[in-house]
Amino acid sequence: MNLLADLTDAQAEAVSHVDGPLLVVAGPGSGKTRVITRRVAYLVDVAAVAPRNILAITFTNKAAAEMRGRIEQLIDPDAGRAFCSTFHSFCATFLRRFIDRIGFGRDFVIFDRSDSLACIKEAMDELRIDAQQWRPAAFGAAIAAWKDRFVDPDEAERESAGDYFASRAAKVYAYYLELLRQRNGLDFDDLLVHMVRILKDHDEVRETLQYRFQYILIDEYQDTNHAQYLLARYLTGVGSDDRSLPSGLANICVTGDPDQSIYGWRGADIGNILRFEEDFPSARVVKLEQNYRSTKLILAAADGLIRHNRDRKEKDLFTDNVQGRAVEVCLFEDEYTEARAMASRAADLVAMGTLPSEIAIFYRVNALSRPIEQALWEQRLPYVVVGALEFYARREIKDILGYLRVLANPRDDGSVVRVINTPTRGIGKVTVERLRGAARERGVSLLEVLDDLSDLKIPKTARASLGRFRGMLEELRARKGGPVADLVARVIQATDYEAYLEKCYPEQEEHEDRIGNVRQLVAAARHYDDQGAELGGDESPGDGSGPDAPSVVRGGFAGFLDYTSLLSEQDALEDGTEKVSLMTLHTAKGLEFDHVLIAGIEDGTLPHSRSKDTDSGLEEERRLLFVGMTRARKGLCLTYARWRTRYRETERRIPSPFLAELPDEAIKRLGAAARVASAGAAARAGWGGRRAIPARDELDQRSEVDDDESFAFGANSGGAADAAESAKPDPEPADDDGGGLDVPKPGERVYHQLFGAGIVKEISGRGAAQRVVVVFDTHGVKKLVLQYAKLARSRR
DNA sequence: GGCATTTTCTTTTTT
DNA sequence: AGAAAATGCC
Repeated sequence: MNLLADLTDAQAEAVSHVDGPLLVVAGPGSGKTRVITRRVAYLVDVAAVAPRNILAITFTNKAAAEMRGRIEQLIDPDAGRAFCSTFHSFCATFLRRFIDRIGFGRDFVIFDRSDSLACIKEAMDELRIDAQQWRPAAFGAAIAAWKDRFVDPDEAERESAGDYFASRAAKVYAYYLELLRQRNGLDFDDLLVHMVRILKDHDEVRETLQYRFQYILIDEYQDTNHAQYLLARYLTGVGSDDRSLPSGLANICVTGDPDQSIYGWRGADIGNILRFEEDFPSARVVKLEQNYRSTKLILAAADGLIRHNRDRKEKDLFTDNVQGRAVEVCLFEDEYTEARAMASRAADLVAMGTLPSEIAIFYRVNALSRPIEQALWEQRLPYVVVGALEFYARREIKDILGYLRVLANPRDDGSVVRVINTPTRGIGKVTVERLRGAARERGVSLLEVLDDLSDLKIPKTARASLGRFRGMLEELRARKGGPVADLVARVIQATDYEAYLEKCYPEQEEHEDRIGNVRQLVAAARHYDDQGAELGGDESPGDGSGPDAPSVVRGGFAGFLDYTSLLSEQDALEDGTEKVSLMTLHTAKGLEFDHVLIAGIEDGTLPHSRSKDTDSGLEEERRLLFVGMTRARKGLCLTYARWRTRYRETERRIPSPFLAELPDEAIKRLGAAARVASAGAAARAGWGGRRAIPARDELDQRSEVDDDESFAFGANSGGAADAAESAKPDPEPADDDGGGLDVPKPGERVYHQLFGAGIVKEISGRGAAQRVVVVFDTHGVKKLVLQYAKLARSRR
């Protein structure tokens, strides 16, 4: 196939670029993913690059898997595979091979945020720092910032002289590093930082990887941090963080959009993309400004917003797509009316043929999801909250994984403490403290103390329990080589964990739920056994890594542990299930949906009060809204409320200043928002304007100007008339709308809640995607998804 | 050492 | 409001 045939000039230029640095500045919906995958195929097919010499870095594992799949469709699978992964998975994979160079064991475990927070707390206790006075998370943030800048504790200490908090943090930092090293643990930052260190100091490793990865692609480059930037430079063979070195030959292609940089708060440096041309002086730059995703009005609204950022490279976004409907801006009384309106809007869309999976609801902070979930539940709409309570962060899952971690890495004292009395087996705080004391005295790990308890003061019963615990680990260890699923199942069985859950959670629903989670973990492990390589970084053992390729690299349960630790929020989003998606604006990055609803566009929420006081913070918040808005293909609605309950108090909310920045011609204010804004200038002044004449289009839309909740959400396909009716369902459907009709035939006469009577014209698709085309008497022809259409068989 | 009760804190955003 | 942690009692 001709890889350039159906591309625009700009896209083709990016795809056919082979050697030397390339920057693709890609606006939202500009076909970036397509360009990247095509370019990989082009490198292989036209430039004869072996796939295994290509490294593609994406932001999430899901994106990596998707890219892998798409590349495979374009190139001959026998040619080998490109290495697609996230920065973190990439590092985990190669650290399993090379980390012994810096004194860690290759059986290291990855500490997730709660693990590393626990270590920080331990350090604080040890240093007698009051956890009431400073939150461990505050120290965590300071430590992460130091790590990203490669500042060691000594320097940190020097840097923070005079600053009481910072100097305490530097102390904690030193102790924390010590703990990690003792326990052979790496936190998320360490994965990057240690990999960079090795690349920098160990020529043979750097050369191995440079030789292996001759072409490097990095997506979402605007969100890379300093460590990731250095990693990229070392891999491309530039070989130093000295920006003055020649770098014209680096085969590095980065794609991104400065306007979508939203991770500054965790160290991402938008400067990486802005300075790319300086870093790689001979870089070619391609701009993709045509949008293929959104309607003209959605794009106009988003573009109008982002133009308010001052620190920005100008871009001219445009689209040949249809005009579409105006972006709706809706005000509600409180979060409950807001949530109910969103849910009923979603229900209307579904009733009119939109698949639930094509609807998404975004918000700035997770806490806003609750009332929305409630409302969706009341509407009987299936939904999924992406990333809220991460599966692998649940207590029961962490307990079981704790055993695995102890087996993988006997020095992981944190996990030992976690599991030593879980389920309870009579080993209490005092005994654990004794063990700890002994471990410190002897300078060994907790598990090693277990081997020799003779001179410890421990009550007989506890001593016996410790013996049994040790015996159990012994028995489990014997199964290390087998399938991960068997091992997980054995842990559950040996600990009688399900019975323990029943005891802990007397409420039937809850313990059944948690038992279900535990069983799901076994299923996940089984899945991993079957295709572990697909899930992880896909570096199978013995693929040229030399005769000493350790078997722990992949396929073992260490690989399973890495996989569970490095999942991203988006990875939980499975395709193919028909559910409305709820997620934070950050999680929404890189996704797209037909219809997007964004809640809580209020001052202090978006922009968030913690970010709005600096220019850069405020601009990042604006970009965040820009990212959210540009996820929408056909319909976009922004909502806000007058009152919102936080903690326990209901407080008055002020509209986000961003709302006033949206171009009038692209938006339509509905409900109370129209009244508030009707004087135009009043909108800009916030609440200043006296309530005035309802806007005309609002009256046109609805027969009765009522309160907020009934605001007229029309479907994308229909006209204004649809919307008017959606507020008031017909009180007399022919049949109960229990679950709708599941087997209509062409010619059959049916009744629809919103559209009234009609005749089925044709049926297409099968299963959940089955659609019917109905010719309605009064509403014309509509294509509906049968499962959700609430069609009833008409009486005649 | 285990369990129930009280107190405190939560709300940025996440690999 | 609801969870997690700290306290206190058996």
